[in-house]
Formats: sequence, C-alpha cells, structure tokens
Amino acid sequence: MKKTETRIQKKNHSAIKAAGLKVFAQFGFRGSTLDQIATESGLSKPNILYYFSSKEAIYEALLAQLLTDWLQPVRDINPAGDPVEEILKYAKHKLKMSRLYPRESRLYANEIIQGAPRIKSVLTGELRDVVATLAQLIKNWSEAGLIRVIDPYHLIFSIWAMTQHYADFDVQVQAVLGDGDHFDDAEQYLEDMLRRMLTV
Amino acid sequence: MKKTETRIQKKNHSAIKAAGLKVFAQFGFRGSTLDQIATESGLSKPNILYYFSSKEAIYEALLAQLLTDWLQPVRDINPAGDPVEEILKYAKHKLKMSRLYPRESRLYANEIIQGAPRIKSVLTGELRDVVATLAQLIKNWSEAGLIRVIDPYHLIFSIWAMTQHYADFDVQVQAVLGDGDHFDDAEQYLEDMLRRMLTV
DNA sequence: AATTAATTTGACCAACTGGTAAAACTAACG
DNA sequence: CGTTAGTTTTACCAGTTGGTCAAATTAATT
Repeated sequence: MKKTETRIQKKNHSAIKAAGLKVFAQFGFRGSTLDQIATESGLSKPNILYYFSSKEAIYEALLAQLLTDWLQPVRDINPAGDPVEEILKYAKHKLKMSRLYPRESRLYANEIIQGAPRIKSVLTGELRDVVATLAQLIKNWSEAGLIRVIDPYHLIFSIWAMTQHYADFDVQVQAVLGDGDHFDDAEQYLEDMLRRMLTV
Repeated sequence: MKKTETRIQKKNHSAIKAAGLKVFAQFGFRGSTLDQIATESGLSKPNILYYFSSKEAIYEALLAQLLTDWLQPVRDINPAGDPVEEILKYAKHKLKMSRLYPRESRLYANEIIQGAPRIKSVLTGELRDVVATLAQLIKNWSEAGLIRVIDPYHLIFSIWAMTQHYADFDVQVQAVLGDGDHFDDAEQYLEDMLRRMLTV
C-alpha cells in the first residue's frame, strides 16, 4: 500500500522517526515536544506535521514497529531444539537488542511505566498469547525432564528484567561500573545464571 | 532546622508530596504539570507554590527522600552474618519495597531512564561507593569459600532488575499473568535463583 | 477582642504547546 | 519548457504551562 513513497518522503519519514525515538525515549510521550523532534530532525515543525498527522502519530508509528521487533524473537524459539540452548539463544538475543537498540528499550519502558495507555490491548492480547505459548513449551520441557522444574513465567520475567536493565538503567550501570561496554560481562553472568537455573 | 512546622504546613507538605509522587511517577518530570499535582492534592496551584518554590522543588524533595530509602538496605547488610541469608534478606527487602512502594520505584526508573540529570552526582558518588563496598564484601565471601565465585556487580544488578521489574513493569506483569498479586511467586523464584547462584 | 502571622485565592502574565492555512518554493515529468 | 504534484516556510492561533502578586481570608497569640 505504501509503494508510492518518494525518495524525499522516505528520507524524511525516517528522519522524523529517528528523531522521535531519541526524544520520546528520553522524555516519554507527554514530556516530549514537537519542537524537540523538529530540532533533532532538522525539519521545521509544520514540515513534520506534513509527514505525520500529529505528535501522537509519530509515537504510535514507533510503538508499532517496536512491538513487532519485540515479539518476533519469542516466536523464533524452536520447540524442537535443545531447551537450554533455545532459552539461552533467546536471552542473548534480547541482551543484544538492549545493546544495539537501547533507545527502543527505553521508549518501551516509558510506555509501560506510564501504564501502557496506548498498547494495553496488545499486552493483554498478542503479548499474553505469545508468552503463554512459550510458558507452555517450557513447562513441557520441564515435564519431559529436559530442564529443571521452574516457574516459566517468572523465568521469562527475569530474562526480560535483566536484559532490559542494561539498556533502561544504563546511566546507573555506567555510574557504578565506570564508563564502557559491560554487555560481555552481563552476557556471561546471564548465561551462567540460566544454565544453573535450567540444568537439572 | 525544620522544627517550626505548623500542623497545616505538615499536612500540606505531605499532601503535595503524595500527589507529586503519583503524578511524577507516571509521567516523569517533564510530562507532569503543576495543575495535575494541584488537582491530585486538592490544593490550588498558587497554594502549592506557597509550600514549594517550584515544580522542580517538589520533584527534588521526592528524589532526595527516595535516595535515602534506596541506599539504606544496602548498608544494612551484615558482613558478619551468613552470606547467603544476608543477600537473600536484601533481595527480599527490595522486592517488598517494589510491592509496597511501586510509585517510588517508577519515579526512580523515570529519572534514570531520562539520564538521571538531577541525581547523576549521587549515582557516581554515594551509590557507587556503597555498591563498591557491597561488591567487595561479596568478593570476600567468595574468596573465603562461603559462597560460589560470582561477579558481584552483575549479581547486584540482577537483584535490582528482577525486583524493580515487578513495580516498574507492573502493567505488563498483570497483562501476562492476569490481575492479582504475584509477589509471593516472584519471591519464591528469586529465592530459588539466588540460592542456586550462591551456594557452592 | 485585637493584633499579628500564616494561609489561600483570583487575576494575571510571558513563554511554550500542538496544530492550521495559505503562500512560496522545488522537484518530476511529459 | 511548462505544468503539475510534492515540499517547505511564514505567519498565526487557541490552549496550556510554570510562576507572580496583591488582596482576601483564616489561624494563632497576646
């Protein structure tokens, strides 16, 4: 449907989204202004509104993209693969996303902390379902004796919490550990933790 | 120094802080307005500014209180106690704070996600020091063979991440698990995880 | 009760907010 | 080259924002 996008449209759409991501991730929806996004993107405010109908439209475009990227890795878990390695692969994938796309993580965190006013239906719908499926798979693995018996939901939460922590609380991590990249150490810790939790 | 506080001052100061906590925790500093705090507290906007010199002053009063409450439990860890039980006690304390004071947790999360503009010096100062001390203690325990050898910093981060997750991402937890209190299950999972990680 | 100190209100302001409309400009295409 | 479609800017607006000020009200003290 969006085949007819000019080169200028393509450029500006993505410039606006990139600027919006930066601003929204830091200040949340209410705390961000079109002027900030305008300055950040190098476009004028009315020009931005030529490409997106409103501030909210930019925000929602970002959220929609985000939710797709967020849910995919869960679906990519292979029920026929080795349980420990599949969960580990998933956790590492999430950690890599925190490393490569910390702003996306912060945008999502902001939205959730605010009570998820615009995506609550996705949370109780798609997310809930996809997590339920994963939880069932983990339970099956447990019952088959392939991994230790464990609460699958809180296992998933702990993976989310730990991986996203390094993106969302990056300033704190840097303050405590000093500036630099700590994701390799984090990955090692995470792997160690998950192996201990999962192996019988 | 603040001995001369009238009963009205005491009442209104705390009413404003309670309202401010509610609003700031949801929308962050920039996303919150004095009008919201006024409505929430039942006071008029100029009346609020009679008790606090500015919107920022309310926010900073809340942050200051928060940081004290946040750092105390770390200091309460007893170097002479049983290592596993001490760490477990600390983790459970943090989880209880997430259960009882989720708004405080969200306020803090908001501030950190925004880059901690007002408390960065505390993070690189007091917090850093207190965590360094704890990390050293954990390292000593490791070397004494009392707990397994483990990266103390990432252990601490994982405790923070998992406990705060249940406050900050409460909406998501509720969406996935259904409405209700999931802290008891979370505590059981956390205890299980920490025992596995710490015992040799 | 009178005086003083503390509190609350209403009217107001300048800066900022998201958004609009039309004119001016630029690129694309036959 | 001329025409059209696409793009950008300028000027603007009404509502909201944090904050002020003096007057009005209420509480405390003598």
